[in-house]
Amino acid sequence: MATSAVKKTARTAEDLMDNRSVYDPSSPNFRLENSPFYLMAHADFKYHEDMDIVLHKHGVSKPIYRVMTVLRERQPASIGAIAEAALTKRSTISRIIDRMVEQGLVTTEPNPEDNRITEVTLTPAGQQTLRKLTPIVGRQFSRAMDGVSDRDIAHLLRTLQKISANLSKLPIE
Amino acid sequence: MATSAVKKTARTAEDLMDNRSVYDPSSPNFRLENSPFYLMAHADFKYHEDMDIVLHKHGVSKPIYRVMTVLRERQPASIGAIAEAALTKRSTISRIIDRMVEQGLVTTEPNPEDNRITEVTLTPAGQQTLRKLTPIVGRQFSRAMDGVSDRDIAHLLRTLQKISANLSKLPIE
DNA sequence: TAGGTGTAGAAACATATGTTTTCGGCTAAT
DNA sequence: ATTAGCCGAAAACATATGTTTCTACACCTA
Repeated sequence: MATSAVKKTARTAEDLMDNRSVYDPSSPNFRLENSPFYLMAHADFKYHEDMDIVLHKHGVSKPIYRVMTVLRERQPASIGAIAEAALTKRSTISRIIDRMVEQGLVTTEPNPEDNRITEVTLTPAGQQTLRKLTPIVGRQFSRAMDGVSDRDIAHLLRTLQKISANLSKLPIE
Repeated sequence: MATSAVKKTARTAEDLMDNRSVYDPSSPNFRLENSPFYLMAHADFKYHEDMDIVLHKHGVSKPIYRVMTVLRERQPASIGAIAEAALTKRSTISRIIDRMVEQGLVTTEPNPEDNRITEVTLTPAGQQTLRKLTPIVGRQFSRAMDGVSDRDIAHLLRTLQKISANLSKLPIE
């Protein structure tokens, strides 16, 4: 037969405790289903996949929602600052903001101290939309975290923050 | 004042143990830097950001690398199977495979049992390229996981697998 | 065996993102 | 004061992805 038979294609995390090679991508034993970064991408993908459908019914795309999430925290914010926080290129954010202005979700005005900078602010309508979306997102979050204890979530956050910090240092090669 | 003053904008994971609201997106206390899904996206983004630069020097784009990673596990694989595993649409994978054929990384042939299916296989050159890339990716992985114990990684995997499983059930609304 | 239904993949089409260039405004050095 | 250089944003351009449509094939049922 062409495909060599493998007894167990997916092992449980338990099996790995003493077998780092299974999740290290440079090992021949590596399994995609046990790769942290693959699982992150997978979780993130699934998380947004069905949420986007719901958001679209409210005229809000995934990138627009991301921008709103950023703006909820610090407002006003420049295009560049939003781009950095939203992990997207400035030009892309610039256009997204254009659409949001058209939809009446945000307003823009030049920074009085530096005319190059465009400050973006949520309109009352934008805040209203965000409030309407919040419970929907909350339900999706709960769905994702079903059966995951607060201790586990805290642990997850700690590890993810550590990884992010590591990767923010100077890159390889 | 418009924005109510918050003493600490970024709390450590430790603080959250008894304060779920800070990472629940439906809470007003929510902070992006404490959101699991934001952190996943952030880690994934940074992980690939500098790796892509290195890969490009070897003529391999991020999606191409992803496909190769999938093929390393099960070979041959159909376009659809690759698409699903790589979290990408079939049409996109179809075109990526075209490029890979041009580069001599893979070959395609119709499945003898079902003529609709296109089976994709890594060429020796493709496997060679993959081997060359492996240590680079391994270094990046090590960099990301620096200071993270095997126990922590195992815990991370367990949690991520749980979340992925939750999100693979029927969606909300 | 013929016809309906569903699936895999490719082609055509539309959209979104990234890259490069341009423009205006800030800043510092001469 | 003038100019060179830098930076933020937007416009122009190129690329990549997603969506829809089409074709061929498999399978099921009458």
